[in-house]
Amino acid sequence: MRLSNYFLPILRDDPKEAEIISHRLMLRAGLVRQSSAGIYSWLPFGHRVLRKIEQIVREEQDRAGAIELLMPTIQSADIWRESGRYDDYGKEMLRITDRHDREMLYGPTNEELITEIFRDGVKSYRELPRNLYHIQWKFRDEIRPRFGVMRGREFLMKDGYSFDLTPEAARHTYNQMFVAYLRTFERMGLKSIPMAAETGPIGGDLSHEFIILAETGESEVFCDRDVIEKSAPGADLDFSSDLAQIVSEWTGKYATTDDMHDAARFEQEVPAGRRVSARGIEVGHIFHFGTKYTEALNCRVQGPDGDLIAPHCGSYGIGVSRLVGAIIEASHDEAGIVWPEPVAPYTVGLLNLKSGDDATDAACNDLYGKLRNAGVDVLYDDTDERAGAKFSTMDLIGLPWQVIVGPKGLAQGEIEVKNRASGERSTASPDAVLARFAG
RNA sequence: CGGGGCAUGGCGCAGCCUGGUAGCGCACCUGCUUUGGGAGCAGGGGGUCGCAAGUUCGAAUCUUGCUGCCCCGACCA
Repeated sequence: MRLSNYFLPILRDDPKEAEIISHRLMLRAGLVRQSSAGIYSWLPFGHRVLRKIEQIVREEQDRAGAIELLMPTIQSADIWRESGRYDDYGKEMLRITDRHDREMLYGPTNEELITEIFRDGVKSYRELPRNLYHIQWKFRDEIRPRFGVMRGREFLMKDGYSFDLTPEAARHTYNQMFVAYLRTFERMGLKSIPMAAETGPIGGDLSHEFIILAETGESEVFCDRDVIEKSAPGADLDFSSDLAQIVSEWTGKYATTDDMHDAARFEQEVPAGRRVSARGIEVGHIFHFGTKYTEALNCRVQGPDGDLIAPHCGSYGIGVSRLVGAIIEASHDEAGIVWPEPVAPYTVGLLNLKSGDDATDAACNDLYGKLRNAGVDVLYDDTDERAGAKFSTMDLIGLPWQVIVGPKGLAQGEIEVKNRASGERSTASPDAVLARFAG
């Protein structure tokens, strides 16, 4: 994309309403614009990031055996009455009345709807287990939205729902999602830590929040450094195999949010040198809730001996739009955003330091065309801004690689490559640079 | 919902106390000079001062009501 043809409204100054760093940078770098409290428009740059995150989530869900569908944003109040949550949910639920005075709502979550769909479509135990997910906008009318996209009212979420015949089978599905989440966040360049979470009335240990560490995180977290240093299983993992071993390796170490924190146990279980007390952002949450909704909504499958059985369920969320903010919180510096390459809106920023100069124009056009042909996502700053302004803009928007073409270097047959994260620079011929990215 | 604050051009702000025809920086447009870390000079465009009512000869400024947004708290993917 040529910057001269693009829509990337950069702000030089911090908008005063934005308090935390990710919110400021998202506004300044032209990712989003606030539409009203907690509701944002995603500008082209932000939209690209959102799509990249979504795609990674999708690939890892599919790999783990989950199946994608798409449910609507607007739901009928009826099924929420059936489950009993219509009155329980309170003011967080945005209620809407249609022209026929039917009560509708903008879905804050989808347990009821998926259970209804599953109930109507599956009658036999032979069709279990199934794990269905979608990536859809949700609305929760938070009392006080804040932190930009991190606690918006409208947000994009991956929510998955699993149906198993037995609690043991449900546990396996839970483990599949547990491992899928580890892989998902790791692929985004994030260090995620599964932490024991409140399980509610169900009890047991089948609820985990996935937290990423960031100074501006909303909650205080405590963990064993060993957990931070672990890495997720590789892509070759067989998700149908028993994953209990992997899960227990992760859950065996101390890791909790402050509401579950037990200082005495922390000090007893974790050697002083490995105790980490930090702030974190919740980007995912998985839990098992058994037959709560299948029973309430009369969802039954027929078992091998003819009995009707309410499937055991779990649900698994990932805050897709929140992740955009969370990634920035975890990856930025004084100059701006530092995108991890897998989620960067473009991989390479090509800077023409002297637009209008025949030599740099020709070199940039040539390189731009070849990079594009090689399938590299490249944003070409072909505007007639001065060099300094281009550097600042490129640092602000945080593309992982900057390819810098100026008249001086070009006279020596060289252009420069800068790594945004490390600041490391090297020079090479245009062909060598092309080979590096296109190779 | 309790407490605090803000609302003046795209962004950041001054002006308000003490009413008199709206200003600054950045951004934007034109020209010239410049050109490897947010250039200089000159000229220019853009604002029903959040909305409504009131006071007044006259309201961005004073009064009342409303709305929106932000921050702290309780609550949350």
